[in-house]
Amino acid sequence: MSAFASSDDRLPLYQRLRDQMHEKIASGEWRPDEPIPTETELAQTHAIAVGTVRKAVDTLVAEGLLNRSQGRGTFVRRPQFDGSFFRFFRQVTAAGEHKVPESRILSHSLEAPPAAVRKALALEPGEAVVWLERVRMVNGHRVVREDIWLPASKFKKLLDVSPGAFGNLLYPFYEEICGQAVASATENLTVETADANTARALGIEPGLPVVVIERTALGYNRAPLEYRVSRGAAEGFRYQIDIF
Amino acid sequence: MSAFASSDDRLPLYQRLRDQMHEKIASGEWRPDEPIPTETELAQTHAIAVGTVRKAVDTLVAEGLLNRSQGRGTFVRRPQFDGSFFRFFRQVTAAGEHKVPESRILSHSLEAPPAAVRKALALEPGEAVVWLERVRMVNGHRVVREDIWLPASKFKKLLDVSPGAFGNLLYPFYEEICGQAVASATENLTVETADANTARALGIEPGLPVVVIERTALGYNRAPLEYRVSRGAAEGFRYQIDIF
DNA sequence: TAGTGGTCTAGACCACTTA
DNA sequence: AAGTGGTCTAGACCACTAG
Repeated sequence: MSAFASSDDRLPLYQRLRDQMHEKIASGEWRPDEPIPTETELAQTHAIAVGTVRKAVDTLVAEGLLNRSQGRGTFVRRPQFDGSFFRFFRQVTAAGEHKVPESRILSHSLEAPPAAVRKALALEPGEAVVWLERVRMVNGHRVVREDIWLPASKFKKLLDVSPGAFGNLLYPFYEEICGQAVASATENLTVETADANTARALGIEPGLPVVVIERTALGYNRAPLEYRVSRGAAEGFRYQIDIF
Repeated sequence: MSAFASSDDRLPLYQRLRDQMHEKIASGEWRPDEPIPTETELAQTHAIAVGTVRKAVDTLVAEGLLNRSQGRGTFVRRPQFDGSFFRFFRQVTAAGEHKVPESRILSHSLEAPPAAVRKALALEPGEAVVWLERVRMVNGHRVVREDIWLPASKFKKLLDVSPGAFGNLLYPFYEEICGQAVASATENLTVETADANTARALGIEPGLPVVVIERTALGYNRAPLEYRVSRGAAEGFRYQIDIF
C-alpha cells in the first residue's frame, strides 16, 4: 500500500499517518483544492483513534499543506506565493498604491541550457530547455525583467503558444498547458549593479543597484520545474522579516 | 497582541489559557530559560483537563515562545537571532568561511533623537537617546557600520561603560547592565548607493550598492528598546526564503 | 524511583456548512 | 437534518531525565 518507502514503524502513529498523507499530496493522489477524506474515515481505514488523526492533520496544517474548513472539510492547499520577494517591489504608481503588475512575454525559444540552469534544473546531459524572456510592467513602466528556463521534456508545448497568449500568471498556465503544478519554491536575493543590458531593459542608469531574485520552483514530487532569474531596480525595494 | 485586557470569555479554553501564559511571559513573570509549571499543575490551578493545557502549550511552542523538553519540563525560550539578515553577509575570509564578526563600539553619547528615531522608539517629546556608533569587522576588515539608538530613560547606564568594555553581543550586555531584555525584533531590508561617508566607513567606492538593515527591537512588554540602522556592502550579500 | 512531557484512546458535545 | 471539523474531557501507558 505504501507508495515508496513506508515510514519507520518505531515512529508514533500520528507521524506515520502524516508521512502517508504527505505522500498522497506529493504524488498528486490528493489534488489541490480537493477535500481529503474526513477524519472519521481516516480513523476507520487506518484503525486508529480520531484524536490521532487530528494530530496528524494538525501537523500538516501547520506545515501549510492542508487547510481546514469547519463544516466543509479539509483541503489540500494550493501554494501561495504571497510571501515572495516580488511583493516587496513597491509599485509607486503615484495614484493607487497596490497595483498588480502586468506581465508580457517578449520571446520564447528552445535552447541549450547554460551551466547554471542545467544545475538548477538537475537536467540530464544534452536535455534542452524552453527559455522565456518576460517583463513585468506597471503603468507601461518596466519594473522587473525576467529570464525563465523550463525543462523542454515537460514544457515544449509552451512553444506552440504565441507569446501574447500567455496569461499574467505563469503557474496556472503551466498547469493548464503542460499539466505541471508548482508546489514550492526557493528564492535567493542578491544585489548587483546594472550593466548596460539590464539598465536598458529596466530604464535606469547603468551602475545603479539592482535586486536579483533567483527562484527554483519544484513540483509536488520535488522535481525542479522552473529556474527563474528576475532583476528589478533596487530603488523602492523593501523586504521585512520578524525575529522571535 | 492582547496587552493587558483579559481574553474574551467566548474564546475556547485553550485560547484563553494561551493568552494568560503569553501574558506571563510578556510581563516577565516567567523568565527566559526558566521552566513553567508542569502540565498537571496548570490543569489543576485552572481546573481544566490536561489535554486542554497541552493544546495551549502546543500553540505557544509553535509560536516559538516555549520549548518542551521531555522529562525535564517546558521552558520559556530565549529569542534567537539566527534568522537575522546579518547571517547573510557572507564573510569571505579566504580561509575559514564561517567567521563570526568582531564588533567594536566607536563612540557613545547622549543625543536628541532625529525624527525617524523618535518615531521608531515611540519616544515622548523631549526624551533623549543614547547613541552608539559601531562597526563589525572580519579579519580587521570593516564589514558592517551601525548606528544604534536607545531610550536614555532605560539605557543611560551604558554611558558609564567605556566603549572598549562593550561585549561582542549587545543584547546580553543590555540585560546585564540595564536590566532590559530583548524579546523580538523587526528588520527591514533596503538597498542604497554608498555616499562618501558610508563608502569611507566600509572601505568601498562611493556609488556602490549598500544593503541597509533597519531593526527595531522590542522588550517582552512590546515596548521598543532599540532602533538600529546597519549598512554593509551589497557584494557578497545573499538572503534566501522558501515558499510553500 | 519519582516526576516530567509524549502518545494514544474513546467519547461527549458544540459550531458551522450544505442541502 | 446530516455531516463536517472544533473543543474538551478523562485516563492509560510510554520515554526520558534527574536525584
